[in-house]
Amino acid sequence: MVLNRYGHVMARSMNTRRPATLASLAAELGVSRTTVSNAYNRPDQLSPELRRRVLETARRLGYPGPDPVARSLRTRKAGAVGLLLTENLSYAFRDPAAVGFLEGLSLACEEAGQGLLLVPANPEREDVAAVHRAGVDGFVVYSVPDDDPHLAAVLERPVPTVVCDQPDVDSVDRVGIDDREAIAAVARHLIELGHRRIGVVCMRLARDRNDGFVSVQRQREAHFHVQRARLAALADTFGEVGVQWADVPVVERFDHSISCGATAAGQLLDRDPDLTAIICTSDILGLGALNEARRRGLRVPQDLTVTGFDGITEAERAGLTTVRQPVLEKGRAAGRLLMDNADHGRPRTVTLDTELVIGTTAAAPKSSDQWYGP
Amino acid sequence: MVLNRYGHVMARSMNTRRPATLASLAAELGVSRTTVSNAYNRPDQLSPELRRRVLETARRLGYPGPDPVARSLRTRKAGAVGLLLTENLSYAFRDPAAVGFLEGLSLACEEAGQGLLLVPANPEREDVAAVHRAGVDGFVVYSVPDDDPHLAAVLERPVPTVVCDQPDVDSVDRVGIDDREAIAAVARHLIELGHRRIGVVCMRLARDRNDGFVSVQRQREAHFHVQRARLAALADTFGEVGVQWADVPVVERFDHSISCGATAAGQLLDRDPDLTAIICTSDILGLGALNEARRRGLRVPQDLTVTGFDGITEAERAGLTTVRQPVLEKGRAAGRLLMDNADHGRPRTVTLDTELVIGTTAAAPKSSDQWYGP
DNA sequence: TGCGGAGTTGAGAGCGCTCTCCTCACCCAA
DNA sequence: TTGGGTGAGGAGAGCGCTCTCAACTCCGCA
Repeated sequence: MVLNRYGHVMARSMNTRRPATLASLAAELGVSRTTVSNAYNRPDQLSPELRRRVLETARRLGYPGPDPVARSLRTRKAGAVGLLLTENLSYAFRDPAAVGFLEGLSLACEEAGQGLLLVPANPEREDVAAVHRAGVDGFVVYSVPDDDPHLAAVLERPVPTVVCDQPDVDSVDRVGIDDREAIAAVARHLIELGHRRIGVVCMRLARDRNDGFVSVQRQREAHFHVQRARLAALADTFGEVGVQWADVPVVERFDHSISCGATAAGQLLDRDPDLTAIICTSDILGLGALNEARRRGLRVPQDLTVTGFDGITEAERAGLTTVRQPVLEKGRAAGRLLMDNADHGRPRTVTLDTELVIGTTAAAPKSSDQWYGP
Repeated sequence: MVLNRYGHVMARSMNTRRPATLASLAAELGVSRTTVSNAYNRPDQLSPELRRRVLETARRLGYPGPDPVARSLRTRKAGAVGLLLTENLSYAFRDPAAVGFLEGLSLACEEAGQGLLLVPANPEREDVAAVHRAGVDGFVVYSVPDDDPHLAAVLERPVPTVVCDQPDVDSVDRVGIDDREAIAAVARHLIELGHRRIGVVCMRLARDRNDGFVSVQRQREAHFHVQRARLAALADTFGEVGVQWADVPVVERFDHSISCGATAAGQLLDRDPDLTAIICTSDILGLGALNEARRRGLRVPQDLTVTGFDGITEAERAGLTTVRQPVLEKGRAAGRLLMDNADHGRPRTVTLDTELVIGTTAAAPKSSDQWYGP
């Protein structure tokens, strides 16, 4: 029976090009499957001569080596890390901050010899199947809304997970920065310069599209931790100097692009031409705001102060006043945390440092606008 | 026996947190595995009521749904595409052209609901294991040297493969551009402007590091098709107007960075200060050459003409005269070719268009340098 | 001649799943 | 009553591999 089966397989492998298997190879050689397996995985477990014969026969039969999927099933490890992004996969390659994160993560994967599987998770469709289908040993989740079904699907999988910029997920390792403190530094800087009439441009706050002004309630209920924290910190910091947050216009953009930053800034300036500063929660949006200012003939920083967040190269080049966060380091830390499978008792947290970068886009408001106070 | 086994599994799933399996779920419910499987994969195959019970019990037992690896083994599809790069994985995120390619490829993957697995293939180590370990339904190979062991390992795998910028691989689908014609356009442009004393900066030609001048033989034997083709086309095109290629200095750089472009240009200018033009085989190198020219106080294009290749955003911003190639389209085409598993008889080839971009970095050489001829 | 041990090889048991037949009711037309 | 159509669910057979543990071979040494 066994011989029949192998014979059958053999025949097919010869004729109909059905790929040879470890078993058919073993049959051909007259050795056990174990021996063939060892030839690939534990060369020290068999004589060099036999190993040579095995590998040579493999070449002859076109046996491509042990099937990775079958091996994964048996060994219970896939040799890859899954990455879940909130956006369309392709988007990640368009945002320099995300690219930096990817670079760091891939660095960590490389160190560990692990593959990096980009999981297609379309935020529009609630198609979680891709998460279920992913053959990975762990997940890194990069800045998704806390109510994202993909995130939920990941957490259901019985594999370790690291989330980024998501302190609100329970019992999972996390990597991030102190978003509150980071943007508070920007706020304090602007306050010192004398700004009180500010506007804010922020990224998507939830899964539904809302391109326009944002109520305080929506700010508080934002599903993206990062944005929520930054807005809250701005509210607190400006609140300390008597700025009523409810009066501060905040414009949201679903898409994250320079042109969105421009239109958002335009929306702010249309409503309130007397703004002295626009705070953006990302450099991409900040660059857009700069463009819009230029388009309107506003001089930056004399007529308008603009700030960003992230510290991407393009922002540096533009002289944008911003907060630099170590995006590459963030990716790397996430990867390492995931792959360092010390059986940690409690969830670990890595908080990375940020740095206020004083560029050339922030200055004291024109004296007519300036606020004189205690 | 069967019951015992299931019982055992169940017990562990309850106590030691061993994840439940489809079989243990079936045992718990008193139905067959098939039914549970159907509950997930073919809802129409069982009554809604039973399905509800199954899913509810699954939730109760913490069953995360069918194991993706086991499913892959059985269905013989992994739901992912592997990407092999010549460089360290992380490098791919630093080269805008590669990022564009990745964006396109991920776009195609997304369309098809496939994952994208970045395979860690360190070019230094000859560690092919990662290729063998990759659980994927196909491979995309992006610009690796034709003697790369990783490429060989991919070709041994019994899965479809698409190579990019690699016309020399047999019986495999390919995507690329007409490198000869593309760079010949640059050459003709420079020839028309009057350049005859030119130098070339090219990327890595083989797997061994050779940062410096390149012999004609090494050019001919280059293992990177793209570089080989471009150099050959330059030789031919300039040869047609009487330039002896053997006299044209060509400098190679192993690493692909702006600073490498700068030092390479420096090497050329040190050896031959009378060069009127430096042709670079990539924009990144071209940007470096621009920097070096600036550093030396050479005006571009009055004192020195510089050209690039790729058409990345940064080059456009710098006004670099270059060739635009549709990198995103290339990635997308590669993905589509791979995923469109029409059982094509012969290997298919997609050749994408390129376009000469006239920037501000190329002009006629100063009259003293100019070549007057027939 | 016998025996412990080192070095090799093999048998059997799954890893967790899906797929292809089957079976078994059940029901309605003839 | 009977034949067979229909829909729900099950049995059995692997997918291709690795791992544990036992067995076998050969050698030197007593």
